[in-house]
Amino acid sequence: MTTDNTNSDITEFSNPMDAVRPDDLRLEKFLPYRLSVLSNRVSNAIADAYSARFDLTIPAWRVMAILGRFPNLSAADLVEQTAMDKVAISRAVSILIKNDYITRSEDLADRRRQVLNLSDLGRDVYERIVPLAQQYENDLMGSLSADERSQLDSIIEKLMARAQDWANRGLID
Amino acid sequence: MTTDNTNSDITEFSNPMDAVRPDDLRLEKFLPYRLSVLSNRVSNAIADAYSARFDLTIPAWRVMAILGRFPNLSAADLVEQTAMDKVAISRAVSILIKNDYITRSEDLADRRRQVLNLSDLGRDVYERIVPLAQQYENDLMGSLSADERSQLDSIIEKLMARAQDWANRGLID
DNA sequence: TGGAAGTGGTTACATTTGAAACCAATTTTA
DNA sequence: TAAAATTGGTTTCAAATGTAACCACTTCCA
Repeated sequence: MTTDNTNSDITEFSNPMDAVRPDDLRLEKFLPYRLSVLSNRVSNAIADAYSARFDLTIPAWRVMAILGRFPNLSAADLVEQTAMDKVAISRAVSILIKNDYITRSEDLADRRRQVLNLSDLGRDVYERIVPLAQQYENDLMGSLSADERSQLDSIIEKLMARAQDWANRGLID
Repeated sequence: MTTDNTNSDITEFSNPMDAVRPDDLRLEKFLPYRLSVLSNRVSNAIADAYSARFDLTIPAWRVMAILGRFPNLSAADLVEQTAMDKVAISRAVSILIKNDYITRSEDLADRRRQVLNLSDLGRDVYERIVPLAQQYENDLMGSLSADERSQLDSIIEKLMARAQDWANRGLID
């Protein structure tokens, strides 16, 4: 930092020069904000690790991750599982097909649907990325105790359920 | 849902038709992924509530929120506090100045720096958005017990510290 | 049956975003 | 003290994203 009235760390924000206003939003304790910063830091770090090596975008990797675990899904199924946009899925799928990472086959029972799967090459890549991703997650989880890890799990479930409610009903107000 | 091998809810993923592979990445339990979905859901819901009324983007509102609490920051300070991109800050700042929501003044000690503050109008808007944002946060936090809230607080601190380490040192591997 | 309505998926267009190049001011260092 | 390196901030351009319109197929229902 370069001047008196700034701080190198958010935890030092109570420097007297800062003239914190008591009724203000304490952004550094504001959950939506903290979630966003944390999530971006984590996702970007991981994406850096695989995007260069395998030429995958985040949405594309997500599609692979789901298909690796649950074969024979359609694009619509992916939309539902990932909460990603329909168009984002469509684009990710077409990139992945171009790269020969996934295959697409017609569903004869419903000729609008297209059934997606990892190709052999795709599964190969998938199996190389998975440990990488897990390494990051382990490192992250390693900063928590076993208790904290299980607390976090159930807390996320609750928050997710509440946020999901917002999306369903017409928001709060 | 439309077919046998899909599920309407991520918690139902263990349908026998799904042929889950034991060593695969369990994306629905993968922390980076869950954080991303949760964070996007929350931020978008809140943004919907203020963007229409005040014509603010998420980055712009963030800048206002920080400046409302900590006056006299430069763009670089904002980058550091928010973990947002430099360019995103620059654009948010120029929009906010155009809207007369913030002011920009030269730092005479270092003429590269520009000191930013909420304008009177900006503070006005800020003070109207803050309760709105808090309403959402309260609703979200309302889904947790007091214990869980304090657990979450310290868990986030730990995760953030670890993710911050990644950014500092050259990642994990 | 045969249209209206619904669903799966893609395309088109406008907006947002990010990386890299850039300018200007400052600090370093030889 | 002058060139080199660094820092604050903006612009440029390409890529990513979201909304809406759209086509093809299927389902519903008279």
